[in-house]
Amino acid sequence: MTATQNGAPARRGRPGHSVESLLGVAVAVFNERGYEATSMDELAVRLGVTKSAIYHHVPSKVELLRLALDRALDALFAVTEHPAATAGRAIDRLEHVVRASIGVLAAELPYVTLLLRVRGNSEVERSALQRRREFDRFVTALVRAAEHEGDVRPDVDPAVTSRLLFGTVNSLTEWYRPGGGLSADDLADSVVTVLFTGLRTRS
Amino acid sequence: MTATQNGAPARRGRPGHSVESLLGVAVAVFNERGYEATSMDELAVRLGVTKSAIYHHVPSKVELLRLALDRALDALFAVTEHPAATAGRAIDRLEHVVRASIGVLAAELPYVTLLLRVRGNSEVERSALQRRREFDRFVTALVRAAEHEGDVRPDVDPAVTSRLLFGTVNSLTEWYRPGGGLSADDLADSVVTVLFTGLRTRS
DNA sequence: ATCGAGACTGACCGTCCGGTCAGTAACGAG
DNA sequence: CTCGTTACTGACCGGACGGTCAGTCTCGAT
Repeated sequence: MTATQNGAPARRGRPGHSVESLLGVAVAVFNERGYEATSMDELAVRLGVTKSAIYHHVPSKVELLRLALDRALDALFAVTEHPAATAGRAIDRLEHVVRASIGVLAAELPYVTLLLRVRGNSEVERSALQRRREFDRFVTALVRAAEHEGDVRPDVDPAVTSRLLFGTVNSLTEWYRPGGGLSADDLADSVVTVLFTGLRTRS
Repeated sequence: MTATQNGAPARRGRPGHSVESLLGVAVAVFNERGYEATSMDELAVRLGVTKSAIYHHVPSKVELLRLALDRALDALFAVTEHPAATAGRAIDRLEHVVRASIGVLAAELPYVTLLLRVRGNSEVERSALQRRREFDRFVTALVRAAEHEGDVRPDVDPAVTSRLLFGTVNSLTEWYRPGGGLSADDLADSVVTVLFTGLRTRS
């Protein structure tokens, strides 16, 4: 069996964009301009082809969105099945989920960014929102368990705590850029330090 | 001089919507559907008038956006001029700015929400982003000063700290709803507790 | 009753947008 | 070379969108 440089199987016929390369560009433009504000023509220009060529690979604009959102959601849900997220003290599982989520966010930044901006305008967006809420419930349960085990301060409502936690993590998409001198691990250290042990040196 | 119930001066001619009531509905719909995905016809239906009526009050769709963004930005910048934000130990000024920003966020929730979703698609959006960055610089300077005064842990970069701080505060627009049993002050207490003194009860 | 002022309607315009389709170009295999 | 396969083009369609405009309606004031 022959193979191309990147390890993909050799394809017959005229070479061109793959769904993957198309998706990469699409997500980048969606994040720049916003999904609704991006036209298929604009996408085509960025790809160096005509609008029709896109429809050769993908049936609709919203399907492009679905592929992107699924990618982010799959990566996020994979975290909830890590051994370190399912066994041990709840506080440690929580810390692991936070760190691993930041890892996913850094590794799949454009896809996660897009996911966090979805508003529910189509069926695709609504089902993505539903899966996000499922992830939220997982985290909230973790916070609740950690409080039950006495490792988390009891004076803040667990529902509020989990929202603050993932509000902070999610807000990273607004400014964090990999390759800018701050590694994902260092970033995770900073986030965990601030959220788990606080900013102040004295009260 | 005659006056209406709400204290506004009596106007001549046929009564109808004011720019203010129009703006309120517009911002609500912009937040639901997204600015780009909202059509003027949709806005008109929600107002109970025709599209043309909107153009009687406002020259364009983007002008509606500008009015909304300015409202949020003006409220936010007012915070930076509070006495408690300009005098005293930096850590205390920082805490005040965080608390006051949460107050603004709660009081002007729809406007602040819209502001935080702007992506820079028009000149109006770009200048709003620029004013936001100005606010960010104010906060970063505060964190830097607090670290200089020895009140903030030195092992996290001030630029990162300030982004985490306001990432957390800004993420509140994603879930906080006034009147849901959690007051803005209680919310501010929770945020300040988690961020400034940390989540853990023991290390 | 009249009049001026402000609020609003309904028909319309040019443009852009998502999507379609019939045909064509560029490859690998034989 | 031929043939099947895949990638792509260019012209086109119907609908929606932001915005315009000439006229109409409904008030308060006099």
